[in-house]
Amino acid sequence: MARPQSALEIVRTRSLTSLVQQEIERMILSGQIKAGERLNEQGLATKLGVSRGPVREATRGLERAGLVTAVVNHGVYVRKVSREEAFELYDLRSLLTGFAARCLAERSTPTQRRHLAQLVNRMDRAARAGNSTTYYTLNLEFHDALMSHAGNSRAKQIYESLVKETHLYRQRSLVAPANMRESNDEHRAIVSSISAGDAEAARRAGEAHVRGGRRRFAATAIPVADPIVVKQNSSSRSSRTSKGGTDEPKGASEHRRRP
Amino acid sequence: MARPQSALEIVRTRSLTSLVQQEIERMILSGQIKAGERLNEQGLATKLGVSRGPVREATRGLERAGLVTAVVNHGVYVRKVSREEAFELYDLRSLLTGFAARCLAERSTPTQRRHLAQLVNRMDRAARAGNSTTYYTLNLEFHDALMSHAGNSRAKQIYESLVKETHLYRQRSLVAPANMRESNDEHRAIVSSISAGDAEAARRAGEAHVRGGRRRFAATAIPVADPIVVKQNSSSRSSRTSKGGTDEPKGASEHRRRP
DNA sequence: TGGTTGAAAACTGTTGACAGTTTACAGCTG
DNA sequence: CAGCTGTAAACTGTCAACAGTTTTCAACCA
Repeated sequence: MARPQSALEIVRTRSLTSLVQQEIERMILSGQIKAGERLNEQGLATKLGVSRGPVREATRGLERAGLVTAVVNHGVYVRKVSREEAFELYDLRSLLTGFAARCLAERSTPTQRRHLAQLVNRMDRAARAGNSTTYYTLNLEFHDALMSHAGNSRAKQIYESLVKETHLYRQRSLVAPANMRESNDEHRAIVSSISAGDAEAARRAGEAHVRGGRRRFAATAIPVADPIVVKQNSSSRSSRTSKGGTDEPKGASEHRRRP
Repeated sequence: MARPQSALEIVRTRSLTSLVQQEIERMILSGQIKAGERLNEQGLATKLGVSRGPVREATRGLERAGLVTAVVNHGVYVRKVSREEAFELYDLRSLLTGFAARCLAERSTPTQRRHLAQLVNRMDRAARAGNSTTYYTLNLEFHDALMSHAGNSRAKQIYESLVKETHLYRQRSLVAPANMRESNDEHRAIVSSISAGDAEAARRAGEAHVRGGRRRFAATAIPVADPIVVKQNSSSRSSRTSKGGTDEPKGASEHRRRP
């Protein structure tokens, strides 16, 4: 019984569920599925050439990761990150970056320090050339290296999770040239503090850098959708008229019953 | 279609999956399922009176939460937290506690400060009475309040996740009387720094407190299982003789096949 | 005409079943 | 008797189907 070759080439080292999870995550982060939108299980299943089982399992993982929220009998919705939540995420990333910088100032190998310094130099060239895509990639790599070298795997994992969630607020905003230089100056400050072995300065520089990112983010980012929602009364069939606009996860803990 | 309005009707505010997830999590954290053990899907399903589907979905969530690790075609295993990982977890909890204390020093309501102070006083009484169970509960409540009042929901969520993971290393160790007093002195230092509005002192006090916990932990905790593992060669049927001891998740990306 | 109502369609929650893989165990061979 | 080998049981991965709920939509009534 030759099964039709699915869109995902089947590799047997990972389960279908994990592949589906990865694919849905990509769809969400690339903006292919917008925030607040509902995930259609059957639709995703047929689109990916699998059954609904793996899709459901994948969404459970994504729910725990904070990318979607599930409402009983309604489905799972791509999480909407509010402006305030985005700020919270920045605060935490700031904290973790400072932590990583401190760890590296206290204990790091010459190779690691050289790696970081090299990335800063390459970002410098990209900034001078006004190449924001290259800068964007290198910036990601720099922060990844920072967390990886710090030697706390859980910290790195949490940091990556926070970055993903931040992307839910808005699509990636490519950095303006002036911001690139400012940002990379902060990178350099982090690296030099690390190289100097000054843990406290490294921590402050790391925290300040992401706070700077938060400031730059706050100055430009505008919420896409109106965050105002009308309070829902619990009269029967009240939700019938929810027509226009992006569909929203209804009150989860609400228990509607007929009179 | 008027369904019978039975008051005894099962409240459907949560899906079976979330209930199963909660139950399995409880089993793991209470030590009912030990670290390194495999979760039998069918067994759990029949034990909880559900099908395998919800169990599988639940385990995906737990995997993302870091409580279990899934190996293809082998099953999911309760994660074993090594001594080093436990230290990492403590470092992160330390960081987050310091963060919360700093936030509260910068912005907190009198009610919140009173709440924290009250908890410290109650812990003081418990410590004097040598009542370590009460102290344990109050201590949890104190840290919970600290994270809740700090106003960063994600931080609180991460903190709780870290605490759960810490429990995977070893069952809760009730605190010795001397440790209780020392611990609560640190609590008091946090609260007074918060009340004084000294953000930097509060941060240091918060960090120092969990570092103290880590030190007390390191002094007493002994790894239950030998962390030494022999490197597995990939000859055919090599894993046949893995008899004694707790079963272990075999090499995940390994692909064994017969000659 | 505006709002209500009832049935059909669509979707989610859950289950049981089937296929493929891994593990256990008894038998065989040297 | 030790080690290897083949078969059966157990288990995981995936799927299709059924049951219950929500949403849609056209007919109906004031």
